[in-house]
Parts: sequence; structure tokens; C-alpha cells
Amino acid sequence: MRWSQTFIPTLKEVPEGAEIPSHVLMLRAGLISQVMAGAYTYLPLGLRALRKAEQIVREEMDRAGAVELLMPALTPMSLWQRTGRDRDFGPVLIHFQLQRGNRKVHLALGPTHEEVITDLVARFISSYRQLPITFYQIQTKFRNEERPRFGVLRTSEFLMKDAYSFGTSLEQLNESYQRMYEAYCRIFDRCGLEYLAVEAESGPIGGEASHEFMVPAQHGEDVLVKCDRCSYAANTERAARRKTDQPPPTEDLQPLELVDTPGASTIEQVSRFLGCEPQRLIKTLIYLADGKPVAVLIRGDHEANENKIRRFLGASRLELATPEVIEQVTKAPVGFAGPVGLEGVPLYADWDVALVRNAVVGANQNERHYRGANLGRDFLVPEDHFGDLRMVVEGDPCPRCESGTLRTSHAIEVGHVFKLGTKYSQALGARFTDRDEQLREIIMGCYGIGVNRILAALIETSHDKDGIIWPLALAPFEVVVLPLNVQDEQVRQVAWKLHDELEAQGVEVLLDDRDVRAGVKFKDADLIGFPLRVTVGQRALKQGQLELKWRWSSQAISVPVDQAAEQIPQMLQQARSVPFRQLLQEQKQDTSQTSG
RNA sequence: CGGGGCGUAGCGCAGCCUGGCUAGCGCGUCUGCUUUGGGAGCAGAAGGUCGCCGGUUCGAAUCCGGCCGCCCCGACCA
Repeated sequence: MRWSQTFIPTLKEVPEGAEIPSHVLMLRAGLISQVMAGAYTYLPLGLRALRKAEQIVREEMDRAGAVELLMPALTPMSLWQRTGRDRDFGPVLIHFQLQRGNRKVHLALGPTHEEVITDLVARFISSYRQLPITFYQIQTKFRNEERPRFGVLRTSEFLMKDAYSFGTSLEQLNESYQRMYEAYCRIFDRCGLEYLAVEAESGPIGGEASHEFMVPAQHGEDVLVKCDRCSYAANTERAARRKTDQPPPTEDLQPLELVDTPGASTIEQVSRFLGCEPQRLIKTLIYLADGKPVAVLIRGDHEANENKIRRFLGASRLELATPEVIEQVTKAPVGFAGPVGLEGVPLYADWDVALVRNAVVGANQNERHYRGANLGRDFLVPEDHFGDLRMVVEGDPCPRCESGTLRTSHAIEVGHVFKLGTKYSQALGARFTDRDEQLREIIMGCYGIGVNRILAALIETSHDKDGIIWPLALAPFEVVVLPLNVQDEQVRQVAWKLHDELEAQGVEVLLDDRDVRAGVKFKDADLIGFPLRVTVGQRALKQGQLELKWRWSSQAISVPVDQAAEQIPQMLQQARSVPFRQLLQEQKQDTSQTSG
């Protein structure tokens, strides 16, 4: 391909509004162009990279035995109503009415495809002999994101690989899950991403039923928690902590004191008003667990984890109580609930609540709090009502190993594998007849990969001040040939010939045939980040040489003109056999050695 | 949904507070000459509903009101 024949609108300056490296570089390198908030055109180079990521995903899905199909983005609203997900998705689901003749049809753009695929399976699969099976597609999804942001990371239209497994038993589900998990590892390895599979919130099935594939990156939207000693890693929703035998503080007990706190109902307001640290406060949250009110105590500076609370209570649904319920339970307006004298609701507490002495708590009276409240004396929580009920924070002890400490870091979620169970097969009647002639529901799993995010995550974690550093696997072109002066007949001949020879050997090569100054070509090549750059210039040509340079290396390699077409494919082959992260790492060491 | 910022040539910006000639600058584009291994130099040229609608005024990019769009922080995110 010749530069002048394609379309590569690189930008010298950072476009207004682009903040994070992947967004800035994708725009500047001419990979994408914004159409509106949350929707981008993939320009030729961006599309090539996207297609390469897509192809890697496809190959690994096929290898794992999944079968590809393509479902429509347009779906009937009735399908979403049958599973209740029209409600669950709320405004995120893009739906609309269309006029067709004298009637109206209500359609939704698929934000995901559990309903469509399960409906398909319900129609065509009826025997255990047809199972297990895993379907997948690579298709555009639509979600009305409240706030699209960070370039291609969060958009309202995005390319997703979604796979769905169907099986007769938990064993089959676990096998499918494991196969997908391993396929994901191969995919992200091949894409040159440094990733972590972390435990994620798993919903009704429980156990290790869900993993998110996260790429640690400074600008990631998600937060992952990782042990600094062992391999434990989880997302914040899921992350647990170990119970420590920390003794309660020895501070003297103070008398319980009722204080007026006019206008102060939030933790921040109360702590400022009373001049105490938030960790001295205990907040009392009233939840409805399967419809019944419970009170949960959490230290003021901590954040409740509703999933942990739900699991701890053995409830299937948990939601914050409405103001009406709260007033009924506490006999006070929202913001003044407290454990002292609270009757008629079971009381639960996070472990750390036991470590707060002389606490500040709501008084169950309007505009009043208690100071000097103490567990055991002023309120009681049964021993077995204490648990790990809050979000972990940096520095919490690891739940897996004895000595590790939890660390948090930002990350980009690129994939998610999830054991679904029978939620959709139940709602949509996807059943099969078992060997013993019993009608049973099909057990499902679902597995997603954000294809656009693969590119963004790669760029976030592989760039320098000059531009993107692509791995060969994702680069829009593997090789760029730079004839530095296209007016020079010899330069021209050598460059054009090399390009043709490489292309004939199946190398993805771009010839920068523009009549522009050398500097412009170098800058653009670095910005776009082609893995291998071949410079054809008069200087080296005098010695019968060409100059080769890997994007991740600071050193150029000289190669005789007549051997280049033969050597370059070999070099590419060799580079492909080395993990991309290792190439980057080796280069870092090289430069630190030479500069040190 | 709460808070903040921005909208002026293809791109990045100044001008606005304190209204007043023909609305500027850099980059890019086009023409010519020179230059040719890290975003060239000189000379010239084209390119604008100053986001939109309304108001105030002799006069609005500038002041006022409404609307639209974009970005950031927070909330939310099967």
C-alpha cells in the first residue's frame, strides 16, 4: 500500500478535548475521528488495527470450539420485556417505535445478546445430544452511556465479541468457562497486552463464577485490587479482606452524650460539625433484604459493599431502603439513623466497627447524634452478625495469604467471563430433554471482549513521547518504507522495488511515497508507530545499505540493499516469536544500561 | 442527574472583562522559487453564518436571556 493512495490524516497538535494518551494518539495518528460524543469513525489505519484484533479473537474462539454467527443489532422490545431487562437496563437500552404500515413496532438496539441467542437456542435445541455448544459473534453493541468518555474506551456504540455457552450441567458449564478463560489468555497474550484475570462479582451462581480481564493502566476506569505477596486479584466489587486480630483501642470509655447536629446528616457534615475524624463515626445504613429491613453498621470513612452484605445475609435482593421505610424503622428522617435504641430490625456490622471507641452515631432523632457510643455498652451486635461488609481499601490484609497487603490500581476492563446459570433459559424457555427423559433448563455462560478496548488498552500501555508503539500483531502495517527523497531516482527505485517485493511475500508494508521532507516522514512514522521502519536515503545508499529500526528500539540496523527483501521477513518472523512485552522490557533495560 | 470549563478559518488558539475602522496569530491548504536524513525558508493567495435563536444598543465575537453541541470531575455502569 502506498501512503498517497490511502487516507492518513495525522495531526500535529493535540485536538481539544482529548486527554488520555490513547485518545490523543488515536486521533493524532489518524486512526479515528470523532463523529459525536461516544461515536467514532475508524479511519483506514484504525480499521486495520481493529480488524487485526478482531481476527485474533476470531481465531482463538474458533480454536476453542466456539461457532460464529451474526445476530442483528435490531431486536424486538418484547424480548427484553420477557426477561425484565428493559427495566434493568433502564435508559442505557436504546429503544424506539417505528411505524410500519398501520401498526407500530417497538425495537431496541442490542446492548448485548443473551436474549436473542437464548431465544434461538430455545427454538432449535431440545436434546442433551445437541449440547454443549458455544456460539459467538463479533458485532456492534449499542448502549446509551450516561457519559461517554476517554475516547474509544467508553462509547455508546462499540465492537464486542460476545460468546454464549449452553450446557446440560454445571460440569459442562465449568468446562466451557475454562475453555473460554484459556482462550482469553491466548487472545490478550497475542495482542501484546499485560493483563490480569481478576475475580469479579458473580451474581446468583456464587463462587469463582466470574472473572474480569483487566489491563492495569493509569487512566483505566476500573479499580482492581491486588495482593503484593500472592497472586490474589479482584475487582473492588468483589475484593475481600482477611480478618485481623487487632485488639480494640484502649482509650477510656466516655459517657454517652446526646448532641444537637443541626443541618448535619452526612458523614462529612457531622464530622466537620463535631470536629472529629470520619473514622470515629459509625454510619447506620438501612437496607431492604428481600423486602425486609435490616440495619448495617459501617465505619464512617468506609464504603458499604452491597454485594458482600447481600451474600452475608443470604438474600437474593438487596437495596437501600426508601426514605419512608427509614423513617418508619428509625422514627427519624434520613441521615440520623443509629444503633443505639434501634429496635425491631436486625443489626449487622462490618468487622472494623468493633474497633471504634467512643463513636459518633445517629440518635434516631431529627438533627441529633450521640457521642461516646460504645459497642457492648450502648448497643449490641451479635457475634455472628459481624462480617466483611465494606469495600476494601489500600492497605487491607490479603484474604488469600497470611502476610500480603492489598494494593489498588486503575485498570481497563477488556474482557469478562461469567457463569450465568439458568436466568435466561428460564425466562425464555430454553429447555432440553435429558438422558432420563426429564425436561430441564439449559445452563448458560456468557463471555465478552471489548474489541475497541484492546486497541485503547494497548496504546495506553505502549507509547512514548513520539507516539504509539504497536506490537506486530495489531499494527495497521508491520513495516513502513521511507524513501527520504522521492525526487531522487535511485532512492525511488530501491524503495518502490523493496515495497513490491515485501508485499509479494505477504508482508503488510506501507510505502511513504509522499513528496515531503524527511522530518515529516520520521515524525509520522513514529507517531503511528509501525513496528519496523525501513529508511531509504542517499546517505546509506552510497554504502549500498538500508537502515532498519524497530519502533521499540533506539538502535538502527544496517542491511545491504540487495538482502533487505530477504532479511526483513525473517526479522519479522523472529520478532513475532518473542512476546511483545518482553521486547519492550528488553529495550528499557538496554537504554537504562547505555544511559547509566 | 449534580459541579465546572469550552464553542472564533480544516486543526490549535488570541480577542470578549472595559461594545466601535476591513476579526487576528500559529499550523495546515494552494501558487512560485530555493531547500531535501527528524514536523524547511522566502514571496504571494484562498479560506469565517465569531455554535444557534432572540433581546439591549446608533453599533454586538464582545453585554443580557434561551437553546444546542463538546470536554472534564462526581454519581451511575447486566
